[in-house]
Amino acid sequence: MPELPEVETARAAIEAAGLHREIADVDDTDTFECRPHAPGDLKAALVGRTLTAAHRRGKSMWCDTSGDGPALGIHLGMSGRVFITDPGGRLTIGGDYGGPRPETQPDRDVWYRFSLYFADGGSLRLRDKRRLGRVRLDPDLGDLGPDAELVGREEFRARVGRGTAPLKARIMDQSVLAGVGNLLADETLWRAGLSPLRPAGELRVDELDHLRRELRGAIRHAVKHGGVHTGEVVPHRRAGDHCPRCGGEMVRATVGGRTTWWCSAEQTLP
DNA sequence: CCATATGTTAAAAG
DNA sequence: ACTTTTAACATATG
Repeated sequence: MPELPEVETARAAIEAAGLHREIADVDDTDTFECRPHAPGDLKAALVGRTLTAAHRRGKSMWCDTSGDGPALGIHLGMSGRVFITDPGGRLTIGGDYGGPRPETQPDRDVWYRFSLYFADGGSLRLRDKRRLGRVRLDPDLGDLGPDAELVGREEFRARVGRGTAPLKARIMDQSVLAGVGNLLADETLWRAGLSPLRPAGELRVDELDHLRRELRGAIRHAVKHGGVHTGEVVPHRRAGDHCPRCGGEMVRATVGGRTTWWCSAEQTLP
């Protein structure tokens, strides 16, 4: 689920409820989630410290730690969610902050791939069903482009408006822009009325500026309403469905390696 | 059993 | 050398 809006919600949750609590124990035994660290590496680095700030760029989060400790990097992957409990063990924030449908299956302990246990009795845990998320010390964010919500007009033009790759692949390339995932890309291109298949380098400047505006609008809407699945066109990404604006047929193809849906009437090639 | 899934990335291809 | 595409990753669900 997590794209930029969901990650921002998780970051805000950590900022609101996870900072300045002494870390008493750490479960870092999931060697895939914590790769390339060995079990115990994160524990040794974090016990006795507190998280002091929560940051985000695109879909990547990291927390500063006290006493000049290493940063704690968290990536939610395809299915990660952050859960934070109070000293009484009650869920205070996080968890069910997004998703296309409510959970029907009972919670399973094995889905919790990484945990901080605070000295006050509460915890901060990462639940990740698909296990494609990751936790690491001092994450390298050097290959990430600017955050998709913060990128300026000139930089957006220069970064997005080049290359022969299809436009959708371009805006989902995390080294070009950080934060756009599959659903946010479809939503943004639909709002902008642009075909996902357009070669990125062939966009006009006015089209790029409009795209950036719609991207920011889509992000703001998703953050405010609880996730990318609250987008206008996202619920219509289904066979036989129609564009909620014009009634045109929604069409599907694989673009940039991902299932892509767009309006056959409005998002056409020039 | 089959298809699909909100992400990343190494490897292959161009 | 740089850009683009594909496959694999680990797991759940309809």
